[in-house]
Amino acid sequence: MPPPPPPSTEDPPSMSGSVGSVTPAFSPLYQQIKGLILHSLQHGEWKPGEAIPSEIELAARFRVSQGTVRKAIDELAAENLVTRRQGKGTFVSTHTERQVQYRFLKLLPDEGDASVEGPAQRTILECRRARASVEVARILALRAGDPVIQIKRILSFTGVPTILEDIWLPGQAFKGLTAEQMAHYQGPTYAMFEIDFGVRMVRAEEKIRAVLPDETQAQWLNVTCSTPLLSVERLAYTYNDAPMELRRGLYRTDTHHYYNELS
Amino acid sequence: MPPPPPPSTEDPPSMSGSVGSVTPAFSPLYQQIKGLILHSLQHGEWKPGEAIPSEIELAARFRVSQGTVRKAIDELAAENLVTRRQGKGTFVSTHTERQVQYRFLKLLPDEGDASVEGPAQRTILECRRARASVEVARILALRAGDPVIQIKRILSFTGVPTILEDIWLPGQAFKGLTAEQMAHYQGPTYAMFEIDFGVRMVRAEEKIRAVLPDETQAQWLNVTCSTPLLSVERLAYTYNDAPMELRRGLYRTDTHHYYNELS
DNA sequence: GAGTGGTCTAGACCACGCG
DNA sequence: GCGTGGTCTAGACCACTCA
Repeated sequence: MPPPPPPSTEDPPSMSGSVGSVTPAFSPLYQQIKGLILHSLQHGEWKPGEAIPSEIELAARFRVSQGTVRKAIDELAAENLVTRRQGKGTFVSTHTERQVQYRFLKLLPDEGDASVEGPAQRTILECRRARASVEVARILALRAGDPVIQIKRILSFTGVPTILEDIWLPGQAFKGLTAEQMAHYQGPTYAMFEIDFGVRMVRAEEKIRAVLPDETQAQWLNVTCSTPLLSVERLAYTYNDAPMELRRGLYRTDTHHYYNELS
Repeated sequence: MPPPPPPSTEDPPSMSGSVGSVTPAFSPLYQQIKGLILHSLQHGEWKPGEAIPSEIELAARFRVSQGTVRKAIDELAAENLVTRRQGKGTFVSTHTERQVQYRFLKLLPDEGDASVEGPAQRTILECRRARASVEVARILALRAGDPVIQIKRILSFTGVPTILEDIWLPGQAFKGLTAEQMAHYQGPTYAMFEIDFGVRMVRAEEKIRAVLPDETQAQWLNVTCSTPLLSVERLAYTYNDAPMELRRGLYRTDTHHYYNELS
């Protein structure tokens, strides 16, 4: 900012944190802009799949240069919250887009690739309203006894049952979710969550272990009790690092494997 | 570039790909600069841990603006090939740095964190020169029968054997590697590879399955044959996507878990 | 051809690390 | 106080998309 800001009716966001604070907490302008855009994203100013305003418009709105909003958007794009498309605009990310469907599912077939195999067939075994146990409440940042929705399902690939999953969702946010919805929605479950409940899963953590199934689990997956399985516990978050889904999956790894890239 | 380039004794990198090509293959300047820096990195112009020239120096060398080399370095930093340190410079990344030690090891203790637990104790069971099998050759991009070094070792945490690993390395690049080196080097094995052999592991892929150990494996890990284990096959790459290490690990997951972040 | 994101430049100033 | 990376601006031009 060469001279003091040019005459304007509205002050631009302040350059630094509070003056005289013990921790100066310097925050660059573009981080503040990023925060403002994030806020609009969270509060649904633009819906998933929609375009956000152009860089020039945002620069005008926030009274900063295009380069500054560009850097803010760059970070949002790096976090997969928005998607840039040259010549078209910047769009709120979705779990619906073809290329990145099943973004969070890292299980790949040993032979061929996921696109050959096609999407999983879903069998809903259970979908009921329940009360959060102490453990589930802790993980989902609820109180024990709060309403939750519990789902049990099987995912099959080319007819072979491969994943047995238990899902817990906060009842509050997913009021009215039915087994029919879970079973018949075309496309990723997370896309349905976005469209029908306005809940966007933004990132997730997984803890993976090797386990043996019990009798019931083995039957559902059509394996023996001595077949080792991957136990995948996933905690998925919306904006603001708010946990919104707990998933416990058992993955068969005789025809598939969990794939991960490190750098 | 407003007017044609200012008078200079050396031409800057060309702005576009070959003229008249069917695919114009437009490549931005900063990508070309990135390529040049990468080339210097690969050929050891700057060694791991050393500082690369300042942005201003590089800008002068390549006859572009500081902003352009900045964007090139930004990408290299995003890929963990270099590390920026404000006020000090930009440094060639290392597997030695404290914070990111064991960058590629995703196994965490269930209780406490890795820093509490401390580094793994290594027990080398085997370290010998051998010939690549057809399978290993295919994976490491060698020819069957080419010399390889084969290592078998156990990693223990707080005295408990937790990981049983088989490692295959191209004999060419790791000529002279001994069991003593593997056992007694302080710090990550990948740091030793950098210092003693000039081989930098830059990224890796892992395929994970659940398996049961055979008799021998079970004994080494001090578990029964019916204890399910994580089978982790890792292929690690140096520059240029050249595969340089194959690792097959068996991980106990009774006290640890494989942790992964998705976004 | 108008509008969007993408690249490139040049220059100013800021925060940080170190002697 | 100097050199480094980090932020911010203003302006020009390029590549892509779509009407």
